[in-house]
Amino acid sequence: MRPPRENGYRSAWCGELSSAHAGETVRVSGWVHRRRDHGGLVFVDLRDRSGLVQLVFHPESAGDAHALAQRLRSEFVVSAQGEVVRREEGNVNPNLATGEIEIDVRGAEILAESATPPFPVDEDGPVDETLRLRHRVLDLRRAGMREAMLLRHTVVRSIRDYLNTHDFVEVETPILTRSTPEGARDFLVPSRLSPGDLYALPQSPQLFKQLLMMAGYERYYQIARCFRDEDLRADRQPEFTQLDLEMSFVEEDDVIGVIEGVMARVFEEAGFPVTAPPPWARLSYDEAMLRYGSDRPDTRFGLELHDLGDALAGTEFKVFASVLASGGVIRGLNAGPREVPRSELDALTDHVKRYGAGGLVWAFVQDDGSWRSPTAKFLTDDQRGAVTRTLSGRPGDLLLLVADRESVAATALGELRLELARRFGLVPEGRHDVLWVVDFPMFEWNDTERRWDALHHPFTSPTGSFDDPGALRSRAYDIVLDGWEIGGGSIRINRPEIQQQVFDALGISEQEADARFGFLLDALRYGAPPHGGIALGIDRLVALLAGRDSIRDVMAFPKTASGSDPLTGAPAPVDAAQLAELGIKLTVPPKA
RNA sequence: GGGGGCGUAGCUCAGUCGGUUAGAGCGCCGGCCUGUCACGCCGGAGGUCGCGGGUUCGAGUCCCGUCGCUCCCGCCA
Repeated sequence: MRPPRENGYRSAWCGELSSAHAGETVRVSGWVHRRRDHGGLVFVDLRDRSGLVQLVFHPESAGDAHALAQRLRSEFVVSAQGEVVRREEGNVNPNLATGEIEIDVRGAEILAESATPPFPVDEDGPVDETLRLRHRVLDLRRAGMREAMLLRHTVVRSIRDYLNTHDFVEVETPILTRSTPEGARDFLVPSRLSPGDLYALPQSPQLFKQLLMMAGYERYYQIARCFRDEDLRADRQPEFTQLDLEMSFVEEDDVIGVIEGVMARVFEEAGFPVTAPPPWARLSYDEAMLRYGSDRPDTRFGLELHDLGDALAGTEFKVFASVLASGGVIRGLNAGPREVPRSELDALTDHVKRYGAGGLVWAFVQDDGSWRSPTAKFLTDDQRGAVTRTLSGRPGDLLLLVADRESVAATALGELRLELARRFGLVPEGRHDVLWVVDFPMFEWNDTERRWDALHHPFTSPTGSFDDPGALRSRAYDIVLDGWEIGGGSIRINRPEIQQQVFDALGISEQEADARFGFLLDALRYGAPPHGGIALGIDRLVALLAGRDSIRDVMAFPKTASGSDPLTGAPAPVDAAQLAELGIKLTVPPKA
């Protein structure tokens, strides 16, 4: 931090004082982090945003200040003035950044008192999250939250710095808008001026950024708040922040190159050691699903999946045979040489069942190459040998197999792979992998609705023939960090007739398309440049960089898993008069 | 919508098979203490065991319901 403008409150930041300041008279202000009262001497650790410094109050050299120090309690706001002095040899505190010095206080003033905090502000131990959110002001004072928020700022600043020097223009887009067709439930805002009509909060600025490209702005970005009314998770909040970006006259490599530049800058500024510099590896969607059972593979450890269809072709084991006959797959992985008790195998079986798999076949490879497995007797020697070979099984290895519909088997084994990594600590300390997943399918078959859905969104540019929608690929790309999807984007459609083909394939009628996003189709008719872009999830990115499990820990004022805010009490009922003005009648009883 | 976990002092937690007066550490309050930095020592206060109901001679403990938090599935890029 640059030095503060000297005024009646401070001439220096607490955390930036050092032996270089010895002999100077300074004034510091902040919060009482901790007080150690020796009856005679009183020590106070004073905290501001920059850190801590120790104040010393001597009873004989500064009697008034010393008397005041005895009244200080945690979180009182204090201003103190005194001399920076070097600590004597044995009094240096190596655990404190400013531990070589202290301030010999001459005068001090209590600027505000504080009630006793409901939880410790001076340590980062576990505290009930509702309590933390209700008293978020105190929680944000704690070191962990302060570090996370400052890191978040560093990330956003790095992004802006990079893009601002690469010809990007920051443009704001509406918060009150019309729903964008991205599949999630919209937050709705009733219109007073047009009773019965509602605005939607944007799920993303997708359509607006495309309009900006059509308007000729060439390179746009925005740190954009987005809204989705779906159930929450540790990594999902109803409102979240994205770096939204779009470029004209570009191909995939242009967008990917810009993001690699942005991310490299972010990693550097955040002090985050990614394992390799850009350009980062690209993996096709098909390969990611086949090898990792996920479209956001965590490549920091092995345990890759293998298809066992060839090895088990012609099997008479009923479970396998029926899956193969119905077009399903048998896949497996080699969990390596480990002693896993029956109870843990059961737990792993439960794990794959959560993702829809019927069960988990397990087998330990014995010294002579045979299997110790309940399934062994249903397979021939050749089949077991072929499976062992395909999975590179060696004596002692645990082989795990799932037979199911391809999507289920892949996902179940992919999740099993992650679970094994957690249980056995397979992620190497300090390793961080970034990669791109490309060549996504354009559509995926929705079996319940019996129609094609866009995997990305319907404005993504397809490649291939519309004769076989399932084989169409899209010009989309996702960026993945340590198994988290932190961003995704695509080259968009810039010609109306292609857009029409996509709508046709999705079964969206002309009237429906016109009603929902006619404004985009209209703009497409007036000369849209080839364009593409990406959106990066800032919350997830910062959580990863900060090593937090939940994005709530990198947001200043997040909501609980039920979407409420213990701080403000939102959501909350409103006056009947407000509802009447909007023409709204509740069909549920108002809460007490 | 579904499944799992949690809810005991201000905080973090323990509480045995259902048993008589519900505990610990930290914090808080008071006293002592001139080199601490998780300061130390002595003393003290502090409990609707989330809430409601039930079983029982007796419930923090068992059962039912409910509320809140949390993780996951569904949902959601």
